[in-house]
Amino acid sequence: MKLPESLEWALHCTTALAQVPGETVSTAQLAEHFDLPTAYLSKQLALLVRAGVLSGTTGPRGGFRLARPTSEITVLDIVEAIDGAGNPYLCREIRQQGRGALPASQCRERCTIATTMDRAHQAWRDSLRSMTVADLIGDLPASIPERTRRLLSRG
Amino acid sequence: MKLPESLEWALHCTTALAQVPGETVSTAQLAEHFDLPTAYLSKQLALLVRAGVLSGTTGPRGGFRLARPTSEITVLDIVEAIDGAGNPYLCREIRQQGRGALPASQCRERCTIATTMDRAHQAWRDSLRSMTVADLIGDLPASIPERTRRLLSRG
DNA sequence: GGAAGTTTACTCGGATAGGTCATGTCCGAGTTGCATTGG
DNA sequence: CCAATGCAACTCGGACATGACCTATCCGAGTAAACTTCC
Repeated sequence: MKLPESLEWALHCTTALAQVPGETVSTAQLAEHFDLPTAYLSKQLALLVRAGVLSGTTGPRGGFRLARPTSEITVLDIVEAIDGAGNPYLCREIRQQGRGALPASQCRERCTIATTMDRAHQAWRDSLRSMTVADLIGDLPASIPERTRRLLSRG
Repeated sequence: MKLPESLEWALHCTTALAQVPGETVSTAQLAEHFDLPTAYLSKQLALLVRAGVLSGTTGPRGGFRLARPTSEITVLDIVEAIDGAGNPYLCREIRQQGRGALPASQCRERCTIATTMDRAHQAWRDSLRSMTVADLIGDLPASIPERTRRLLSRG
């Protein structure tokens, strides 16, 4: 199991945008700010737009900004925008295959194993949902957002 | 993020072995029981042996059995035997890269984002650790283990 | 000076390629129980 | 009848092929602001 590296990009880009309220920041700016491949980062930002986390505007002075207030964007929103919302464990019902296959009458309820994996995934999601972007930047010393604002605003 | 399909094999094979206490079951038997590729399944069972979940014996009438009582094998043990114990989110410290790189003095503590992802992973692990193989087979109607015993014991 | 047309800067989407890892197969080495053989 | 030897079944480990997905790059289409031009 592995989360895409681009998830880290998405999380940091979103928190960076949260530190520049009102402003609109382009892909190239964000790519330079974190030293990331511009074209591929663009794809990930598009995923965030598609998920309703960011909103993108075209044209000159265009770019991205948060689509919602920071307190209404959870870390889970970002994670599932990039990686998808599916359960990493996929039950293929092998209990119904092979020599030991159970009859369908015994399989009306969900397999105990799948239920266990589902519960764990829900615990993971709940933990991520309890953290918002506002929480993420709330702990930072005031000097950081100030510096980010200076570096990302185009005057 | 995706867990290997072979994890389902490992979970079902372990619970199957738990239903046949004392007996030793070969890879070929398990593969036939669930209709799985024998050679590749062998690799996964080897991982479970390496993790101390199963113990394998060579020679005729050899095969696998549980290395510990069912109540002392957690689902987490099996999952991490197959998939590894690492956090799926890997922090690469991009906050220290690019134009917006933070000075090392600001990065002595772990990044808030990484901490959040760590906590979620721990919640996931805790959930899986709270479930043992004994719990998994405890809920089954008595007819199932009986059937499994009949199918997997070689008389 | 103002309106229309042109240029520029940027996002969006698709096409494509390489790398990594899970999946799957095959084969040889080593080990152990069983059968056979010889005393 | 017993011990020693050979055979068979099985696990273990490595080598190798395939496919899916993440990473990465490039290019064209579309859009909106800014700039230029012309009346």
